Amino acid sequence: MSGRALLDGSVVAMCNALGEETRWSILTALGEGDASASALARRLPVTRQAIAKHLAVLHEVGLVETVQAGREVQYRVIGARLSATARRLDAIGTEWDRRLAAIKHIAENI
Amino acid sequence: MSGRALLDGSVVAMCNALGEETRWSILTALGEGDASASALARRLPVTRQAIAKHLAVLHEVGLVETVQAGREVQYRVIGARLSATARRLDAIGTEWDRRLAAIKHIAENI
DNA sequence: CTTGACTGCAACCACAGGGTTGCATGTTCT
DNA sequence: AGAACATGCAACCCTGTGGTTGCAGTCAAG
Repeated sequence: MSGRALLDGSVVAMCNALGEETRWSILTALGEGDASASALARRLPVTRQAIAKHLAVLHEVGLVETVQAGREVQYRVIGARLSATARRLDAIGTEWDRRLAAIKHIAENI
Repeated sequence: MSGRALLDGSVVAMCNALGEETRWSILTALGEGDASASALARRLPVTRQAIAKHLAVLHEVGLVETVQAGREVQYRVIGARLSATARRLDAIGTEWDRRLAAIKHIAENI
């Protein structure tokens, strides 16, 4: 299902979302408290529509969630989501080094 | 200095490098052992030149290092580098959740 | 009811960048 | 020396996408 895909999102999609300056500006801004697209547009040097697009991307990978607050839509950052993928990356990196060390070890014992 | 910048590389540059499918193909291939650009081009469905560009990007953020092996240039993935940024991401995510929880706590006690 | 503010959709522009082909230049091996 | 393979550089194409402007719809407040 797509619901699972949303939460499980591939690491590359997540990294792609994180590989953009403006998106980090938005995320760090949200890190100080929930905010709507318009509110973010006021404190960042980009248009509201641009922000909306970025929020859509971030929402797609599950880095933010929406909270209806009256007539406006507030966005909340989900730190746990970032931490989760971070742990996956850490595991991957560790695995690489472990495997290459093993190869090196084998090569030395010939 | 730029030397420090290379090793310290911004998180966004790192994520940008990791936000690309082909680059992950290269990295996972390198995870199974060092390889040259030509060797990678043989087992991946892209040109050697494309691979070379990707390797340049990965090298710039410090995810791979070069090892001169005879006439060819072998590339080695640096898992520790990935793990390091992963831990930084983890810390950021944790900090977000911590701060937002604090805000929520304050709001409730009014 | 009207005004102001927030949202959403669509068209559009401009640049970055992933991918290719082509060529020139080494470097190992026979 | 010559063949075969590896690298490096440059020009080029084309899609993706960050950003903009413009407009229409909605909802709260005066």
